[in-house]
Amino acid sequence: MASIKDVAKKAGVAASTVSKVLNNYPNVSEETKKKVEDAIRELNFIPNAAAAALSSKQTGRIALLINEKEQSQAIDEIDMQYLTGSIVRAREKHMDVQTIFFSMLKEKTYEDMVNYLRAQSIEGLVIFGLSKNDTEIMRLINSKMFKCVCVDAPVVSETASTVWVDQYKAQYDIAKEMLLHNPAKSILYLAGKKNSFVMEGRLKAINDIAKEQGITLKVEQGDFSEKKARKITLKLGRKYDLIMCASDMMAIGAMLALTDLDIFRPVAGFDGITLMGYAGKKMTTVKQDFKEIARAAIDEAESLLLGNPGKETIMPHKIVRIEYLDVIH
Amino acid sequence: MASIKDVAKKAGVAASTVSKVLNNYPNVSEETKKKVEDAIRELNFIPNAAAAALSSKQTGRIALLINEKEQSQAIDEIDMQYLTGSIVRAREKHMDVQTIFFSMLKEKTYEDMVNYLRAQSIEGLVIFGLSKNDTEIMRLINSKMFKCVCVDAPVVSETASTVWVDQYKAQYDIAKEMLLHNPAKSILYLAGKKNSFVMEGRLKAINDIAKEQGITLKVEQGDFSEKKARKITLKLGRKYDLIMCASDMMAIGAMLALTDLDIFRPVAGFDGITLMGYAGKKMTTVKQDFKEIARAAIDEAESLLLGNPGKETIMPHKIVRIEYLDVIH
DNA sequence: CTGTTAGCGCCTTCAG
DNA sequence: CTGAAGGCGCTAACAG
Repeated sequence: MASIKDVAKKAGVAASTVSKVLNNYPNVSEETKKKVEDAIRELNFIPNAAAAALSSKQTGRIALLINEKEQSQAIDEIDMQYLTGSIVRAREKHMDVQTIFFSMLKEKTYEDMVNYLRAQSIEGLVIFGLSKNDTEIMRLINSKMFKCVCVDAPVVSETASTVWVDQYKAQYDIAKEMLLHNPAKSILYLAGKKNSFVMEGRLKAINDIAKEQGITLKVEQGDFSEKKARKITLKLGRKYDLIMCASDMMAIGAMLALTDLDIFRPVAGFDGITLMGYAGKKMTTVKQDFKEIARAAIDEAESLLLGNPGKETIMPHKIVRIEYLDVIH
Repeated sequence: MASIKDVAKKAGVAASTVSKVLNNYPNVSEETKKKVEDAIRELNFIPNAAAAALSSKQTGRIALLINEKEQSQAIDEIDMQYLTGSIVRAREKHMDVQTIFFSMLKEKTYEDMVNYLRAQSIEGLVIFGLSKNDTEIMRLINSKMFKCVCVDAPVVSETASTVWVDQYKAQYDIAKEMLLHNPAKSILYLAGKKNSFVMEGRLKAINDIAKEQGITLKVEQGDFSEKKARKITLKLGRKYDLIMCASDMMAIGAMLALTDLDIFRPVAGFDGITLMGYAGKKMTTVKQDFKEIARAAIDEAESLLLGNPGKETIMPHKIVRIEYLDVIH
């Protein structure tokens, strides 16, 4: 377990010089740099991150806050994409990442959270699936004690950034696509949770397009879950030409209800999870690239840690049509 | 950001004494202990983990090695359960956890892995979904440089433990249950990947029960994926009374094929993922509690770090029947 | 451009 | 049972 001193000795320089090449300081001659690098290689030296963090007071450590949706019977593809995307990206950037689930924070006050995060020497947060109800986390973000990147929540400040797709445009695009392929007089729209940040743009979009095209629109309050969607569709599905949902899980619930009712209606979801392919035929959805979103979030976190101000990043989306029971690629 | 010194000053003792109460050393009087604890509370003091690790040379840090199964179109419920289970449990035990995906290790040699892990001050590994093909990881385990807990792989040594369900018994149990409810003369068994550790016991079990009950058994080589299972079933499903699979994903593939063929056969899976409920009716599966398995793995990792020798832990399983399109609870 | 000097916050002997 | 002293491995001024 070689240390920086061993490297210094071997290279015939001072420990601080080794530190300088390790951290890409400008003032090191090519010659000594090479000597040091050779020594590092020969000794198979690996810097001790704990010591570096202790000394520099900078850990470069961020936490991933994942809101596992227990109540919506979710198939966990989205969270998993978020996780692999961010962890792999963080590794590429040599950032240290800590995964935290919302369930671990339940009942915790703002103060508890700060303590916990500080104990872990965490400097930044990437938050997935924040809703307006998460007041303690909102306090955390507003306190500016940590750099925060919020995915799917429009929180921008000096220390906070947002990464998400254009919710209005996505909902508008898919509605247009649906109406193009399925001329209709009425739409049943199953909305997600009331305090979800993503719903604002989506509701505006669906209202706008209904108005533009003179279509009857019925909006029902759902909660993103398959169960609730199934129930609502069972009750109202018969009366509308088209069913559009705020999540793929809801679309699946709607499909199951339509099967129960033994009728057919075109169904649209939102997300583009693989499971949609197993749920039924002739479905349409908005496909988001969650892995890419996560990578962008990590990039943004790094930027914030570097001292840049927060900003908004809009990620692209696609409209996908599934013709028959199969997998989305 | 109070330090141990501040606490010492406030409590009127030396820093080393504070350290002793922090780490539950025996030789501290109740009285001073109390004084110190009060000071800690008042100052809202949190020990700096990096400093402690640096000083004690013990990080208590373990890595979770997750084998995300990209090729089997997996719905990621299992991995997610593993992750939440282990991370929450590790938090309860104040252990530090690092998540690593197999994909990050691809192409990496044993030496690279050691370097990477050492750079992260990792002392122990919990490995999910190891197969016999992962030779470099096997070398890592055998090197005894890290304490290892393998989930679903029978690797037991001084520094390695195993946590899994009894594969033989589980497969035997579900086969028996299937035959009880569906008297049959022949079974089509869709096996998983050849080099999977879990298949050994399962294949033995299915062979044994077929022999015992005088049933024709046809074993086909699958790969745990829905796709392959669908293909095989399309070709052979018609000829057998029962279809049993080595994973739920395969069972879903088999169901889809049966739908294509427009025939009915009882289908059995293995795992107990939620998605099974969306795939069809009258399915049977082995339900494993992945979250509980992960918790047990963390407990075992802690035990290894404490210096205990490796051992095998067998987790319970259940047989579950799904009657109609719905969610498994 | 390089080396010296001081810590970062904590743990761990070792005296007392 | 308690405190003083030294050091873990690295970084960050500051001299030179």
